[in-house]
Amino acid sequence: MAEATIRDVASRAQVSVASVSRVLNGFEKVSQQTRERVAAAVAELGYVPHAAARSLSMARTHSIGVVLPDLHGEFFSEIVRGMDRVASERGYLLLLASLHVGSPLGTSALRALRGRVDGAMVMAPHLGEEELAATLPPGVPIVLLNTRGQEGRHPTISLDNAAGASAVAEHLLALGRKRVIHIAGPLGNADAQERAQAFAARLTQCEGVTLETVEGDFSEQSGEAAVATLLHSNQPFDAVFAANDNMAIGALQALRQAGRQVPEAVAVAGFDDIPMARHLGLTTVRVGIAELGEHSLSELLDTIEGRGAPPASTLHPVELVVRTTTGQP
Amino acid sequence: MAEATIRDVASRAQVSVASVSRVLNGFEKVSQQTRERVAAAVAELGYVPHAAARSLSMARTHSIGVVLPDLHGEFFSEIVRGMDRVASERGYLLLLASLHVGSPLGTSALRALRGRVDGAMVMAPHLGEEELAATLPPGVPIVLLNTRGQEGRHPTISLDNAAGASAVAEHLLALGRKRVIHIAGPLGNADAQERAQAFAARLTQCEGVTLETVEGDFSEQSGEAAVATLLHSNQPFDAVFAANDNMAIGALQALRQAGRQVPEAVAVAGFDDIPMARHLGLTTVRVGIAELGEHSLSELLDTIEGRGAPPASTLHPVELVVRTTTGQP
DNA sequence: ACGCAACGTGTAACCGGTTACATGTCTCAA
DNA sequence: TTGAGACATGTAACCGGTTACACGTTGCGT
Repeated sequence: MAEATIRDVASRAQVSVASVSRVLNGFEKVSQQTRERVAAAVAELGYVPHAAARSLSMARTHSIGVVLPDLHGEFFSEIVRGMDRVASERGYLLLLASLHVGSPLGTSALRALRGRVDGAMVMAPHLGEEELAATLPPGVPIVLLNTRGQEGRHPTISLDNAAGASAVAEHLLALGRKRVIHIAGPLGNADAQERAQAFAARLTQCEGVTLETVEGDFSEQSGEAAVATLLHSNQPFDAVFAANDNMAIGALQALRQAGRQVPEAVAVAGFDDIPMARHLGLTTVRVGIAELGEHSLSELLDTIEGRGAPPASTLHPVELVVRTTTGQP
Repeated sequence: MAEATIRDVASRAQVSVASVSRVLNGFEKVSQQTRERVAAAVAELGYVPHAAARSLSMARTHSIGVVLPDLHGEFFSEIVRGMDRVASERGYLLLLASLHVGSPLGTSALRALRGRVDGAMVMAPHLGEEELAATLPPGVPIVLLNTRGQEGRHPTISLDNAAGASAVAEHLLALGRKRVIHIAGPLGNADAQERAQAFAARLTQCEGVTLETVEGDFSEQSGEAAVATLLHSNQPFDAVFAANDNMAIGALQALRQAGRQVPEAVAVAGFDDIPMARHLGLTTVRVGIAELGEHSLSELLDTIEGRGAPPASTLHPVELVVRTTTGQP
């Protein structure tokens, strides 16, 4: 037995398909009798409207594409949680499309969004300007997250990486640290670059403070490896700032394994404030990831629903959170 | 300028829409010339096929609905990560629909899946049998996760909760613990029930061992509150088994705050093995959450694509992981 | 030279909804 | 009595793809 269609419902209720559609969509001008007959037929047949058909004729899907890079753990779940809150509140579903770094299939998935979503949130801090412009689907409203180079074309929401990184620098200087290590994110990543740059800018203003930057890939493992290498080379250092919490956590493990006291011998700070940071007492930069997701999706839905165009580009504020890895043990 | 349609491409390439469709879908019997003209027209117009239209005529969406309860943090991201791996590998997108506990809108979201997805993964351990049967959309292939009462109707994949809980019981007994607390999950939750039941079954076989069970709601906070209450009432205990890691982590915090030594004074164990458990040294039951997601989605895709029907019901194995909260400090 | 098959292509129906417009009925004022 | 207007309802076109079927060419064997 195939699924019931609106015509089945119409013939069963002895009315036209137009009337059925009107009843289902809460249209005003329908008689009480028609309304009841349709309701009865719908219940008897267990009828559910077919979303694809509706989308086609209404040019509306009530879905939003969420395009994210391979995200590590908690950042991912937090941002999706925030988006899900506003999506379900406003009657949308989220279509997840992860953009596997370096995979050509990933970018084609982006184009496949046409006719599937009413708009998309795209986070692609690792893509270059031209590369990105080429893969964005035409005709779909888009809000970009932490993605550089499209500010003129699409509304863009970014973290205030510079403010966060300089706050950390300030904090480490106030603690009197002199030999500082920065574990940066991947080279092509815009967030990573901004953090590294602002951090370096603040530190090099000070006499007698050295900074060395090494590259990681945002994974815990890469943070651990970076610190292990440094320890192995016998280079002295008394502070580590990792470009995200995952790498900071890796760094903590390497230090603990080597028996270095945190924060006495080495102060450690991260970026993001993922939930785990609180448990480990990690000093970090609080981003409010879920709020970032909420805020950006709200903005996208507003433009889709025509409630005024959003500003071209906004900065999401961040805040330094001092915990035990730089304070009291 | 509106979006180009297949008819625009056809007229530009001076062929019929059928030919365009054949070229785009890699159909064999097309002349070289036609192929080239279509390719040129597609490129010039920046044409991208409209997914809703294609879905409607093919009765195929290449999307999978993922229906999850309000999940706490890492469990959520892990299971989605696993599903995303197989989805993107096999050319599907994931449509996220979170089932907010107690929200009537949530269940309607489930019906809205018709025409939007080719199948759905549903995880609803908090729903009763009839309630569930009423909200499941008809005519959509479904695999259930950790959800009881539909085994005859839909393939169901569940965790081996009993094995995990009795392994923990065994372990605590081997350590010589005598006064045991179990922080259970919510009453209506099937996983929670199975864990509590198996745990109790093993412990009550032993003379001289007492067990008290208190109820939590799977949140970290509820675990913390439960232990705080127990400490406050001066009731003695030397072991806590929480029905998930989140609550176990809350319990650890309450114990630390009260100055109780873990594991000397109180041994603590959880369930799930979320990534944070490793960092905190938490003894727990490893579930392989991402693998669970991979495995269940593969099974769903197999049935959708007709590669043999899956068994009615399978158990996902689990494994005890002993760390410092029950072993050496 | 003829018939037939294989092949490439085009026409139009179809998927399941929405909705502009036409139609029929009823009420009420002139 | 008649005509206008309000209202409920039905008919059919449309959204943008896919595909069954019909059609015209070409090449082959006899």
